[in-house]
Formats: sequence, structure tokens, C-alpha cells
Amino acid sequence: MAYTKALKPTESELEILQILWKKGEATVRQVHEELIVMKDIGYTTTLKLMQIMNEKGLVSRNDSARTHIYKAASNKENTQKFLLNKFIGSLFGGSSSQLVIQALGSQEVSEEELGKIQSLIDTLKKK
Amino acid sequence: MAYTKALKPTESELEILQILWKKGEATVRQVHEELIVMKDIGYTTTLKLMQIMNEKGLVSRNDSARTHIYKAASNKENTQKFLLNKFIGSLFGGSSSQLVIQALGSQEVSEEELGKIQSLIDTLKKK
DNA sequence: CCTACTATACGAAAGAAATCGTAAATTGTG
DNA sequence: CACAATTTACGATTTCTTTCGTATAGTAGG
Repeated sequence: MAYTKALKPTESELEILQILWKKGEATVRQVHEELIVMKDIGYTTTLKLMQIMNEKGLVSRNDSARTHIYKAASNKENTQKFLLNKFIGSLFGGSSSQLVIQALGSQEVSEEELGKIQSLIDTLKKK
Repeated sequence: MAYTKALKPTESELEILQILWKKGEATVRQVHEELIVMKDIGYTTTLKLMQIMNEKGLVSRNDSARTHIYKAASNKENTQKFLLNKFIGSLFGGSSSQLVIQALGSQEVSEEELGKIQSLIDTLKKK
């Protein structure tokens, strides 16, 4: 079946995507080595998850060699954007500024990062 | 079983929490009337969900009368904060400024809202 | 007081996600 | 070459979530 619309990855799938984004591309083994650090999980579980992600179109893979090479189908920024919009919609009534205010208020944000946000706001204000 | 730690509501549960936050408190019927507007769902499904939420400690209820009155166990702000932190952790490597930058960049934010964020940043910078 | 309506409880089924065991094929190594 | 290790495929199981049917009991109105 061909790809149709953007799909929300499950939490486990998201963990795998993070690893793929970081590495660019990776084998099941490589992904598994990273996962095993943070959670107790069997190799075939990781394999199965990645096979399912392939069926869903969340990742693509090169299976010309025996050991398949996987990479994320969508880049990090677009996926973040997509999930962020969903998140804002379901938890903040669609208001991104509400979310921003919560995020800035409840977290430690460095001087430097505040500066970055500051200049982004300046840019947005000009428009 | 007694309450132990903060629990992540499922998507359906979150929809119900939204309604409870808006109304303050509500009966199953009232919650259901709102849900039925946005999705096709049976009354007993709503009931069952709210019963489960009660078991999990996501809501509390007054069952002294025949018709039970429910309310959210945790307020909106704290729940938003909790879920936001989880979200930032899993999708933005724990960097809230990264999230803020994405949120401001990919959404339409009004002049007025930018102003609010601006003054929040000013406040944070002073500290 | 009886009938219709409304509420809760409960179990079970259907769906989705995560887990793992086993088999089969390939590769690497002693 | 033969054996151990690695890899994929696949099915089965488990767990979590969502859904609803049915039973039972309380309430309200004629």
C-alpha cells in the first residue's frame, strides 16, 4: 500500500526515529544497541518495530544487502512540527503562545537561549 | 489502590479531562453530551472511560447521590506542565527553547501574543 | 403503583501496540 | 569445511485502550 497521509508515530517508534535522526541511517543492530541503554528490550522486538515502521512508511530501508539499512522517512524538523501542532491542538486549544508561555515559565532556559528566542520574536514582529 | 505517581492520560482520557476542566465538574451525561458533538461514541463507553479514570486517580467523584459528579484530579496547568515536559523530553531532547522556536516559527502568532511572550522573556532575563 | 427513563456496574470483545520465540538463511571464523 | 553467530521473517502472546451490550437499580410522571 502506498503512503497517503502523515502518521503519528507511537512512543516506541518515536524513540527509534530519534536514533535514526541522530545517526542518519542505521541497522537494526545499531538502533538496538542504543535502545538497550535506556530500556530492557529484546533484539527481535526492535527488529519487529522497525519492520512495522517500514510497512507504515515511517522509515525506508535499503535491503539490497543482507543487513538492511534504515533511515527515517521524514526529517526531524517536519516531524516535530507535525507532532507539535497535534500536541498544541489537543492540549492548548490550538494556541501556540499558550504553550510557549507554559514552556518558558516551567523550565530552566539559559540566557543564550532566551536571546535566540528574543531575536526570533523581533523578526516575527517586523512582518 | 492508592495513588502513587503522575500518570499520563490516554488521548480519550485527555478529551474528557478537557471537558472537566472547562466545566469544573460534571456528570457522565454532561461529559457525554460534549463528546458526542465531536465524535461518535456510546454513552456506556463514556461511562466506562470515566470509571477507569477514577480507578487510575485521574478524576475524583462524588458518589453520594445516585448520579455521580466527577472532577479532574489535577488542574489544567499542572497537567499541561507535566505533559509538556514529557513531550519536550521525548521530542526536543529536553530543550524547551528548541520547542519554543519551532512553535513560534511554524504557527501564526498574533502581535498581541508576541507581546505577551516578549514581556515574559523580559521578566525571565531580569532574573 | 406501574411504566418509561436514567444511572451505574460489569464483563467481554475488538483494536492497537509491544513483546518475544522460533525457524530459516547467510556470514564469518577457527 | 563445519560450527557459531547474525540477520530477517513471521506468528503468537501479552498488555493496554476503546468499545459496547446487558443486567440491575433508582427516579420521575402519569
